[in-house]
Amino acid sequence: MSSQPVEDAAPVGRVQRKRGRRVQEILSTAAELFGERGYDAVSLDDVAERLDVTKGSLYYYFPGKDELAVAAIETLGADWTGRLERLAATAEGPPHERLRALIREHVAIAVGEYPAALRLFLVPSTWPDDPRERIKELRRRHDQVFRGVLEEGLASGEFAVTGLETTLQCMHAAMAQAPLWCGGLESDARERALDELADTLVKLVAAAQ
Amino acid sequence: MSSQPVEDAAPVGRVQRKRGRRVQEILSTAAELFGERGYDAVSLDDVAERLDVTKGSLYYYFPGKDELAVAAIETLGADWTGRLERLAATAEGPPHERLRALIREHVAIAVGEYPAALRLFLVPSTWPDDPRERIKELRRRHDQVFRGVLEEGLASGEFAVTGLETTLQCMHAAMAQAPLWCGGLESDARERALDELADTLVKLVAAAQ
Amino acid sequence: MSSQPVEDAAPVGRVQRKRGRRVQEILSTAAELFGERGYDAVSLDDVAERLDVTKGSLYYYFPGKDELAVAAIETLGADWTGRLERLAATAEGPPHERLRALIREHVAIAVGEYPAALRLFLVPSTWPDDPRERIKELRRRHDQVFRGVLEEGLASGEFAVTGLETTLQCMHAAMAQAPLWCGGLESDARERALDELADTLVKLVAAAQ
Amino acid sequence: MSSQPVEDAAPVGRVQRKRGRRVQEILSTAAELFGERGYDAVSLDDVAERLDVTKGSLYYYFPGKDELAVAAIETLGADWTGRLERLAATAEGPPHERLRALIREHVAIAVGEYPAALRLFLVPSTWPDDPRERIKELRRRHDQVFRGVLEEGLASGEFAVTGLETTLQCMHAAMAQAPLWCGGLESDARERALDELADTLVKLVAAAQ
DNA sequence: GATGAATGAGTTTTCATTCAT
DNA sequence: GATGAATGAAAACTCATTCAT
Repeated sequence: MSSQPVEDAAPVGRVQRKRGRRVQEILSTAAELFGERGYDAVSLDDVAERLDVTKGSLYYYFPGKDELAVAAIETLGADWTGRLERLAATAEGPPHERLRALIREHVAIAVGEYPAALRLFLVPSTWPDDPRERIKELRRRHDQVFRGVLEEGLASGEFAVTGLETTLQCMHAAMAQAPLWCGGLESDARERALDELADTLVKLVAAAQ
Repeated sequence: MSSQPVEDAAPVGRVQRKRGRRVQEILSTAAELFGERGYDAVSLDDVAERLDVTKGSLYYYFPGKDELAVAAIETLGADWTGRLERLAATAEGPPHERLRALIREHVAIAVGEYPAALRLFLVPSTWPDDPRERIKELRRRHDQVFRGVLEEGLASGEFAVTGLETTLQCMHAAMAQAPLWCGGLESDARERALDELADTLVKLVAAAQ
Repeated sequence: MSSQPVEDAAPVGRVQRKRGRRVQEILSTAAELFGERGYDAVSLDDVAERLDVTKGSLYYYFPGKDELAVAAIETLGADWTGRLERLAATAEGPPHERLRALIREHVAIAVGEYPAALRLFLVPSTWPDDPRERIKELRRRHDQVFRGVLEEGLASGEFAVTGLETTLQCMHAAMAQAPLWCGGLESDARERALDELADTLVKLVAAAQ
Repeated sequence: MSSQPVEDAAPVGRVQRKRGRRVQEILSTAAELFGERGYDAVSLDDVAERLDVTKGSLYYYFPGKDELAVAAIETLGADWTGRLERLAATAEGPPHERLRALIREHVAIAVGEYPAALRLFLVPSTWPDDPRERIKELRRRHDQVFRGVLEEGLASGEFAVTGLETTLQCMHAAMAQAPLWCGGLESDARERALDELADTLVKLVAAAQ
């Protein structure tokens, strides 16, 4: 469509990088908004305004609202899951300690960095089909991290659960709500609330003594 | 609106009753839809179509979308909370049994009668101010029922929690998600899933033995 | 985001000017229609159709019907009053001549350029609050011009009135009706009608000889 | 449809009279509202509510909004013109006295009894064709009364005008606006304002002395 | 790359009108 | 006679999408 003569040599030129940066800005802003308000309640005007560009520009980078939403979810998810996976891989100590650490990290990311984006882990129905699938996928990947630790703990006999799936569901559900009641707290109170949440959820896997 | 046997004093004639019935039809349909999809994703055309009337008719009964939503939430909530309250009042046995019964009933109502309306107990933000307040209020009343049983169990030493509020939040969060993973199951599998859920959540209050 | 109908001074680029021109087109069309038929009887579709655009475009420039109406009134008023004020400032001769000139100009503008918009000087009630206030304001400014000449004439003894306010009211009322009976006339007949109107109204201030 | 045995004898029976009374109530209420707000801004619900009946009932008496409006105007007009005609016929004194009396009576009826209905004498365009014609007709009849006195005065040389039509138009226009600036006044102040108005308008026909 | 402008389909809301009872 | 109920057309407003520049 456009014509940049010698362009094949450098596959990632200055221009590409700049484009990449722009895309990232857009995605993180979009993730914020979709996380806060859900799909329907966010208009492209909202996104554009927060970025201080025009709606039209968004269409230069994304073919439509759905695709923007999908990409936003994906980016957010990649970062997020990556950090959890790294934590799961490096954390020391008994499964019970590691589970606690995962829970705290998960919610800390949510509350601190993607305010309200945890919502994405619930409420799938109002989203269009495509984004919805991505959300499920994202959730599966998160699940996987937690499932790993749980299975370890179960294998070693440190954990006991009524049902693995059910336990995972309950954990995720509770974590997804956390920003709603921790979001407004001052940093100290918030830390305490998160500790309490982690302690409470760990009870779900407590082996009867 | 309700039905008190000897009632001739109040001019609740045939007409009034008929209107009442119609309003109820509308409300339960609206509650269904709003519960399923949330506020934004439901248009008055959707509601009207499911009732097989025209949009205009809805305006004969309600002044607007918000008011319809509020009324729907209120009706649904009144029925729901009522049943839980009655159960809490009449249930026998140790707190731990009664809590289990409450959880099962709560989720059973949701899954069976108000498919997906449990969503209302989460996700407040996308709703307009007025309905949002009603939703919060509804949640508070539900909370009250569970809180009562929890406090009893704590007083008697049968329960132990890290934090009462946090525990309640986790319970509600988990219950609110239940329809998403139990909704599709066959009746047998579903029963088992609900049992498992109840057992899992009861662990949240288990006193270390 | 969009819709600053009344432009500020400084950064007026090509784009701004183009926008300004468009806004002016819209405003004058709207002023025409609102003047002709009043607020209720004009739909945005009417305005859009006369401009040969879609309703949606209007919302690109103005946030709503009220705001469009207000802006239209304001623009129309600014032009109109400006011309009267200039005439009042430059007109020569005895007050009686100048009053006559003002009346003729006032009605000529109305009949010729804003067909029927004189209506705006009457009929306050059917308009929403905000536009109504603007209309009153507009009227006050017109009043001021006429009042000035009247006071001069009274001071010099050339005029005599029963009551200043009443006289002004009568004048305005009569002028506002003029398009209704002069509007349809051929240019010659119309000129004569306007002359007659001016002569008739000047009698209101005639000093008894 | 119903069966009242001996009923054919009296063509205007009890029933007819009752109907007549009901129709009168409706008409005067409608006249009030249409006078106050104009055609568009009055809904049949408004009329029905002020009468404390249902919209449906209005359709029992009138085939539609237009017809109701026409009838309302007609009734109001009949009463009004009748009183003016009687006054014109019986008033004593020089034309100038009689004109003054007519003006005062006309405006007094408007301000006192049909608040704001004087509006009907202006602003015809927003009304549907049929009612508009009736309004014009009503106006013509009023005109006739004033025209009569004016012609008398002209014939006797007591009056002098620039143009008869123009003078009549100006008078009506001014009178039609009167409620707007006299309506809010206390009874004393209002009397004085009406006197002033009459005096001012009489100047329109003053013969140069 | 980016923007302003325009569009058209869809949503909420209003209201004159009809009709069975 | 009168009412409650329902309808459908039209109006205000929103917003994802397109496009020329």
